[in-house]
Amino acid sequence: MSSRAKIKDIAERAGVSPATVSRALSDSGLVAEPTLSRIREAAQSLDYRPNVRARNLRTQKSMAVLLVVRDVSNPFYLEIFKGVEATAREAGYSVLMGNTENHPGRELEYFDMLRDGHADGMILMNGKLPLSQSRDPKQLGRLPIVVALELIEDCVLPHVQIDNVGAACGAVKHLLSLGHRRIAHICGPVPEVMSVLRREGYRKAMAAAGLAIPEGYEPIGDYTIASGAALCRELFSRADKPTALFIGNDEMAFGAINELRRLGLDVPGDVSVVGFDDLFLSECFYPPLTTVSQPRAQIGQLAMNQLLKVMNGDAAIEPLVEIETTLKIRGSTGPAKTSDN
Amino acid sequence: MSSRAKIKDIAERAGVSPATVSRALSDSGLVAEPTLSRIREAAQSLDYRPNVRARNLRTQKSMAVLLVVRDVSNPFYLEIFKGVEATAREAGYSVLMGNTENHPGRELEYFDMLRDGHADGMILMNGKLPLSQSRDPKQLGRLPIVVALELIEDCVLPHVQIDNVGAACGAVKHLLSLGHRRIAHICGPVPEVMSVLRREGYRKAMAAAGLAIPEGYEPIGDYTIASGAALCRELFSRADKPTALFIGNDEMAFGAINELRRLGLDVPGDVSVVGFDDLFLSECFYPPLTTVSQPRAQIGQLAMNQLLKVMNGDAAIEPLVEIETTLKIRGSTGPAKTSDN
DNA sequence: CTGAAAGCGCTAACAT
DNA sequence: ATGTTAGCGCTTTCAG
Repeated sequence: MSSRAKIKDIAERAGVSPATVSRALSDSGLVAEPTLSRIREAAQSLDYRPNVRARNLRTQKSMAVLLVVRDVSNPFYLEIFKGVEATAREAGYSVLMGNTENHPGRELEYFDMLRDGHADGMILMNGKLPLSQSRDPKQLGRLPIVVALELIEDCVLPHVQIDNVGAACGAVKHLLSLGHRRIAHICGPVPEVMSVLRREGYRKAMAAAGLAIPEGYEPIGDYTIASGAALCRELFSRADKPTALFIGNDEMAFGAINELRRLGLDVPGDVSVVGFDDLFLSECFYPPLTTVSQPRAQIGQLAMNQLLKVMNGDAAIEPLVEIETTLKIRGSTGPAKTSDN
Repeated sequence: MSSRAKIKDIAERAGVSPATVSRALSDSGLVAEPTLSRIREAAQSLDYRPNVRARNLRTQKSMAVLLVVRDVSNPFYLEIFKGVEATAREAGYSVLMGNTENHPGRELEYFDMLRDGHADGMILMNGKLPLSQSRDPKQLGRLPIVVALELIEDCVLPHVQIDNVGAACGAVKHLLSLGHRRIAHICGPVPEVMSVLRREGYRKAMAAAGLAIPEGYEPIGDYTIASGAALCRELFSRADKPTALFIGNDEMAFGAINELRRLGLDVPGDVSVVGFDDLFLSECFYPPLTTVSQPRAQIGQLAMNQLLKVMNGDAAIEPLVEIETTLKIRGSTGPAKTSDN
């Protein structure tokens, strides 16, 4: 096993200068035919592969992007990973996983990785800027960063988002249209923007229907199965039990439905439940969960596309790409019992 | 905004040579005190950060590892990502996502990335070597690669695995101990090693109990929910319906259970079901799925640890790290009806 | 169309 | 303990 061939070796073998080899191999179209194929052959026979590290230094690029999420093990990100990865690959970029676990230190660390040249751009899905950057979010200006999934307020960076308010509102309207009036909302952690927006949608739909929201009808959970179950139990220990639940994400909805089963309540016979996100398993859950579906692969793809534009210094970048959601109506929602109306 | 400070700038400001700065900043312990803090101050005030690309070229390292899986969007990998990422970070490495989608071209591509210096090491979770490498799998010798999760046969690379045969055997024994005799197995794609091993465990347990496996009792699926449902329906259209199912993974088990529900059969009243993998949602599925649980985060962690050893040129590397699984007995299995015995 | 030469920013011998 | 020097392997002016 000879040690790796460098550009110089292949230059010698082809009887040209290193510069020409570089040009030939980069398909610059600046090398004439007899030379060109001679170089290609030489490269082939030496099993040449360019040294990425040298190239990176010279070109001041890394051909990598950083994908920063709160928690890599959240199933929600799966298809997003795929969308990002596919689009990145196609453009010659590789994807670095960034996992913040909500630690401010980590968040900063990934910003530093960007500065340090580990990556050429970054997709932020954790909904936060590091504190040191947050002081003046407007100053972030032309950093090669795209914010996706989770909105960062007062931030000039390009965003790729769904309309959380609208989607939530639509979900609740579905319940209303089934005749439900006592609709409670299990909310995600506040003041995280996403949770607040979804709650806003809920409130909007209730207001539009002329319904007041009883005290305690908007308990706050943490997006986990356990918290969905616990908050559901509380809601159903009230005198004015809800007949329907709009829940901030699917995990909490799973917890809630299981809890209802434990309480001897039938879904959707006694209680209707709508979730948000349409996880991988929501469809095969029992009963199949009615939920807001986000085209996650597409979110990843669009975010990466935006980032490519930013990295290319494209002039015209939409500050906000908004992605359509759809309400998947499945088995966990049904008409309100007439006695409840 | 000045352009980035380099080591030279800080050398000038501190009145020393670049080499000294490099030494000081790398905590080599070779720089004396007055100088040291002078340099640190200078670095601080210039907001200096080392240029990773230059360092990488010089040191011939990338401080990145490649994590190669068949399909990033498979929920099974989630916690593995987390385990790998955490261990890598701790050691100063970042993690590149590799997604093969079972394309031979892609598999090769990631090998090339390794050669090209994109990464210093690779964790292979796709159960395959690229064809060009496979010709002589023994020759892979000391490439910085660890195989995890999926076994590659006749391959000298270090492996991190669970005992698929033993775990499957244990799962089936659980069913046997509940009094089941007509136990069918929905198998994953053959001849993929993992599927074959799990089937082997099934056969072993059946043989140990002195039970013959009827023709058609081992249908072959593809690890998807849909195939689990379809194969389940076929099994229950037979005259000698099974009373229990051991299924190659949780997804197919979900499909099967839903299908049983459609057929009006109760789980576990009429049919017991055991899955394999213990996905995120298996516990909150209805009924909660009895399944073989793999400590996935630990698999990721151990695989990354092995890789660190390999990359450090450690002499003593166990060729096989085997990880314990546990059978989580939950609500989808119960005693066989006496009439069925 | 091709060659010569410089240099990306850092680290590691080697010398003092 | 610090400085000097060289060079990692590539790309890209600038000349010709």
